Amino acid sequence: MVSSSGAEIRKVTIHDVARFAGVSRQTVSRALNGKDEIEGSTKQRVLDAARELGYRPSRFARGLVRQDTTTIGLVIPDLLNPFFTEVAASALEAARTRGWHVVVYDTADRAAEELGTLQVIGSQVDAVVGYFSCSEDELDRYTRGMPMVLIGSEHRTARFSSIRIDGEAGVHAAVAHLIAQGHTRIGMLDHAGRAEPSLRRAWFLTAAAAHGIDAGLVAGADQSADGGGAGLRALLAAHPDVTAVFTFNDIIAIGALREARRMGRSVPRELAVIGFDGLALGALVEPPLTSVALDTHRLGALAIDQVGRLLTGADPLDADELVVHAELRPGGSA
Amino acid sequence: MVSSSGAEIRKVTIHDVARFAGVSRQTVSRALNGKDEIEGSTKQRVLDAARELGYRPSRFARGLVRQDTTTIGLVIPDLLNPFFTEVAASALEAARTRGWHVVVYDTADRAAEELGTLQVIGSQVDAVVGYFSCSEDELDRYTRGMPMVLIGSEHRTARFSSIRIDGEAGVHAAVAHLIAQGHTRIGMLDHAGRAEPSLRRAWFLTAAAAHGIDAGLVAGADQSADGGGAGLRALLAAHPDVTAVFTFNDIIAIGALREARRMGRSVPRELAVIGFDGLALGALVEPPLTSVALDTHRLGALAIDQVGRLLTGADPLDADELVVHAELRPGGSA
DNA sequence: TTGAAAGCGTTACCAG
DNA sequence: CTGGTAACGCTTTCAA
Repeated sequence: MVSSSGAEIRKVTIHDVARFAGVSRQTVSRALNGKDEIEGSTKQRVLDAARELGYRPSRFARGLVRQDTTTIGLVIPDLLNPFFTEVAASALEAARTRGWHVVVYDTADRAAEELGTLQVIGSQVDAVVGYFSCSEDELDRYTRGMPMVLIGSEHRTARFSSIRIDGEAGVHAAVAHLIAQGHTRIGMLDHAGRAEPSLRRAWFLTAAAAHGIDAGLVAGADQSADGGGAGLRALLAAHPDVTAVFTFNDIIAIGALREARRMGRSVPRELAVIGFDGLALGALVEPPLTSVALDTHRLGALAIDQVGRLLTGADPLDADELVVHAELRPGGSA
Repeated sequence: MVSSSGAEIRKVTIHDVARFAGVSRQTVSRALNGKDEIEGSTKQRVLDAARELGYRPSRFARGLVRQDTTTIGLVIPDLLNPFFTEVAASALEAARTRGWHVVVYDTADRAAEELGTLQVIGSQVDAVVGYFSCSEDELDRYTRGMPMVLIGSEHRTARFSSIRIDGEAGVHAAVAHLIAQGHTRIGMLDHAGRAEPSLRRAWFLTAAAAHGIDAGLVAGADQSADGGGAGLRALLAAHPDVTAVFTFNDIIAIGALREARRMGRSVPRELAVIGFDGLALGALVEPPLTSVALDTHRLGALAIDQVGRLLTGADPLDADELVVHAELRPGGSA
């Protein structure tokens, strides 16, 4: 006979259970929390009463008194982007081993959603890990004092901890690899839609220059497979002699791969493609994607580790430990 | 001069801010919550004090008094599985439009983690949406009285709301399609590792029987691309004359696709493959995957919708509204 | 405009 | 083994 019908207006409190069972509130608390300083029959009576009334302790009241639960906010631009999925998954895993809870916010890559999230997140979590595109000032304004770790933020910042992605050596290796294969006209598909060119592009340009090849063959691409396809088409239209492409990330690379197939250019023979990220996804396409690979697992774990240190007051990792290096991982596309 | 150095032992409370600013606690509250019954200069003084002290309101205390934030727990077996990623993303989106927060738990497909999650989730969220593999009794035991919506649970249950996946018509269409292409030896790669055969297998068997073809050609496969590859190999070893395969899901299908390529069997000419789920991922492989597609977006949104009804006491949707139908979506693999 | 007092629902600390 | 009392940190009346 569970009384769960109807629009349960008032919330059942511990007091109601106590009265119903004919005991005091703290006896109810003892019974529900499995303390042993309670008689068996009393305990049973309380438990029955609680079930009968559909009682569930208020997480707020409980959290208020025993301050022992930690909740992290994880902010990402797009859960459907496999890169962020991988990061999120590893962050969730790292949090789970610590017994922490993670509230996930997907900002849909929109500034408005990001700001909205920043506004409400402060009152929901103890610390924030995330990928933000807004200015540091805005970040600071909405989350003053909250422990915060930025993931893969391309602008280094002193005010917040951030996990830096160092792909310089990896991108150099990628370019060197292409050149060793005889390529001299190497293009890049950078991400479109952001104000400044990416660090990855800078690494690419440096590497190309170091090898004395023309580094101006850059086109923009949306961060999607379709974007990668369109980008490749644009790049080849502008520079028909390009024989190899380095892309901002694997999603774009996979789109380029698909587009190359549609254009009848065989990969890697007629067009070499190297991505960035090293997603698991890259192993599913044909040919398997060669990529400047990141340890996304470490990325998420590191972020959680650092936010934990910030939270507990332990020695935080310093900047040069908060780095994930990328390295060239051969697939079959280059 | 921000005092954020050191191991911040005691938490800064509203009281500290009040004392520091020389006002009372509720004045601090007013200043921080943007109430207008406060003088400008006082407000500024309080705000300064709060920043100086690094004050952040306790979410528990705040939640206790103004009971207005809703938090949903989302439990999934594996965020790296694109199917669950898609569902999670749509659930997050639906929650965001309602201003709800979502705590995500990835149980890593392990029973132990699932139980562990069930044990702690009750004190963290107002309602649960999720994909569970444990028995209903266990579910009930740990979450008694909590609004709960099960996603795609293959055993219908009266005790909990659950979103049903109806792929019967879609699978029939898939089989019919294969038969129309002239296939008569159609195999299936069912998921391995669960006790009972899947509903999808049952649909397949029924469809095969309806067309009068041998329906016994089933092999198991782990829910991964590698599993799909191994499964295909096993299936073809046992039944070399199989010319078409229907799989438990798209991940397995994509693995089978890759394996077929490795075996030198061209798809769809020498081997037709049809998956299940209709993941976005299917469009990235070659040939694009033909699949019995689910509207994963609707799946997540429906779950959130229903849990909202349960939460507010509104009329819950009944079983026949809580269904997502699958339909055959042609790609190029069959 | 500001402050005092009264909760919000729970658990911890002592009495009994 | 059980119950009273006092926090926990905040917001919301209600007076001043």
